[in-house]
Amino acid sequence: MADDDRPWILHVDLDQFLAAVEVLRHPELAGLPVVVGGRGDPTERAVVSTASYEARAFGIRSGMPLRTALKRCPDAVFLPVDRPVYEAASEQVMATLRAVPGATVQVLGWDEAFVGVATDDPEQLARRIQADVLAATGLHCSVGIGDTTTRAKIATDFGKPRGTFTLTRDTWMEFMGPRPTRALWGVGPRVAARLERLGIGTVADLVHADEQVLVAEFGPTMGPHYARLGRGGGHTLVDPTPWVPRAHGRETTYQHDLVERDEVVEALRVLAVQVVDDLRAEDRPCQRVHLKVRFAPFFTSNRSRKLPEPTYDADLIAATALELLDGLGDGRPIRLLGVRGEMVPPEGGYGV
DNA sequence: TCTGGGGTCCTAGGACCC
DNA sequence: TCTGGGGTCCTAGGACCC
Repeated sequence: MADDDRPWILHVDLDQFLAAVEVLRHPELAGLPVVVGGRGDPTERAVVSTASYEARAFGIRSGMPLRTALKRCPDAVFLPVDRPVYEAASEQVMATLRAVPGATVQVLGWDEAFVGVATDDPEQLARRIQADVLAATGLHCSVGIGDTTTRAKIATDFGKPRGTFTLTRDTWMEFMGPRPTRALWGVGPRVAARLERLGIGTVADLVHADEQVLVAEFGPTMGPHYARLGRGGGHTLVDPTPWVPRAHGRETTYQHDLVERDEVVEALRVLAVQVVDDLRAEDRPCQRVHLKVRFAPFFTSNRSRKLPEPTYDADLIAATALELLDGLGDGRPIRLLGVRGEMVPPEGGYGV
């Protein structure tokens, strides 16, 4: 390592990941508006997981109902979500990143990861990573470079698509200062609205805000956290500890609202069996049951209950979920049901 | 014709014990 | 008889991310 090698964090983010993987195995789709979501039937209740750039040109976005996407672009190609294929592609990408000499890799999701590495030329390394990933998988990615995880992650937004961008302590304010707080990683619409009420609209406002005001609004943990976020502060090292799941859940949106109690009971049973299968695969039983339910048309609610003792008993989990559901009262038609089982922590807990 | 499915983490407040 | 503070466990629910 040369004397001027410094530790950098690179945020690698695949471009239009699901759509790109689909185009790889269906080359005839290249250049067409491609929408991946649900079972691939745009007349069903489901949403867009990923839209290709060509589809985005029609105003199609992730999270949008497929029916809306269909209206915006009737000629788009709609494809079902094929998890195993994306998981395999993701593994290839992550293996490529881990092969970078001296790299520490922290996987954030299917299509993104932090890479920690000491180098005197992070831009060159970023371009090498893009070339390596393209050669190994045929997929394009964008790379954000930063001196913290926060800056690297946000730098990627400026680099998309297929580019690189660097944000450091020295350049952070120039690029982020004028932007709304919502642009920060971890500030959603609710927190942005609460900040706005405090007169904090931009990242620069947040940087200059009195921390005690933030503590009063968000508490002793989150107040300082948002102050740090505004300055671009985050971790300066990448954590390669493998991810250990805390819970597994299954949820389903029904094509027709559930009204009869029998079909609700059956739906809970099906979900509970799926959850138990996932928990068994982890070899860690369920110690808490969470229920998520969306009543037609809009109202979503959550409930949870700790079980007397850890179990793999799907009937018990389903019965507990039914009790939680009954506690919400009233028999309104149900559009979505979710059952989640929180697992017993592994030996030694979850680490740091 | 509205809003998926997979997760993580944090806080408020009640119950209970000392 | 009234009142307090610390600690722990639990539930409910909010918020965010990909």
